[in-house]
Amino acid sequence: MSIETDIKQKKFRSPFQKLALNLVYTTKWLEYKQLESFKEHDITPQQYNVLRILRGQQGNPIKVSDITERMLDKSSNTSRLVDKLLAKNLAKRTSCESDRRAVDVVITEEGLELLKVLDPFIEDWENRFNIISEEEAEQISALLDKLRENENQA
Amino acid sequence: MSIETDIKQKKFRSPFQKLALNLVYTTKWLEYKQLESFKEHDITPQQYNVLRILRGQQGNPIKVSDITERMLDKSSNTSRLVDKLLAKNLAKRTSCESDRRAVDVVITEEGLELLKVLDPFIEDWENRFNIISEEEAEQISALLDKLRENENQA
DNA sequence: CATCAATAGATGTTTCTACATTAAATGTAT
DNA sequence: ATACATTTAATGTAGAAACATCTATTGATG
Repeated sequence: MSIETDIKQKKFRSPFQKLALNLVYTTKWLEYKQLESFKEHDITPQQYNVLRILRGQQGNPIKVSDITERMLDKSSNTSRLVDKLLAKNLAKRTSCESDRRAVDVVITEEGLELLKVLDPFIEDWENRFNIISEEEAEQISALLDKLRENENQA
Repeated sequence: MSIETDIKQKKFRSPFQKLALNLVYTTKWLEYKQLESFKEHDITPQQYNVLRILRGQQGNPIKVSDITERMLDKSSNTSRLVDKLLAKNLAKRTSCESDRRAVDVVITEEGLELLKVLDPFIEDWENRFNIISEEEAEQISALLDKLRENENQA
């Protein structure tokens, strides 16, 4: 369905306004889809994001502040997210020797297993994107990058 | 900056995964920008969304359920959002005569004035989108619509 | 019209988010 | 070395979101 139908708005001030609304709307849609897979496994999208980052470390520990840097939502409270993973035995936390302010986080075997269970679900809805071509996907990505370019202007 | 740099991830499973992450990341970025304008006026993006819908009615009342239908985030609790607008005198609520379950909502003069104050801020960051062409904006919108097409498949 | 399901909206509760503050460790400059 | 700023992470708190439940009204069916 077109964004016009979805939010029942016939006219937009500009193609840019329409795009802005469409971005927010499509992302909410996407997050909602993801949520459906996540909630049966008692994990939030944010926690999943952290788990993925931890797995990406391939066994190496990573500091909380470095996790934040890699997150999609950098304003989130990584400290408490890690707490949640800890409580579920999906991650381990050890104090960092070289900098005693910092804390090293590693994914546990159980965390890796959970990701393995979730992977097919995630791939599944990513594959729905096949409705557009790989080139089109790359092209949108490039344009989105461009949109964020003048972040520190204005 | 490219999404690769922003989330410090060099490789993606596919252009589709990259697009999915980029969509979420860009929308968070967008919402954060909006939030900055909104918070000085003690209003949330959701409340703003409702106010815009109310203004779009051109003085005609609209039911709470119809507001929800037009919202970007349809899972939000419209009832309480309207409460908040009411408390700030930005909207009025009257019971609907034809259906006593329903409630009619209208924007107040004060609500219209707040929107008038916010409009330039919103237009401002929408205009930053000028960094891409109108055709490109339309094209992304069309592709996003397409992505959501097979919503009820799988 | 009596019953039962469906709809509209309000509300209760738990969890999460946003924001500010705190505490400890480290870096920097005199 | 001392003083002060910065960084890192944890925590306190108010408000918002997510989800289920409740009440009142309407619709639909026997």
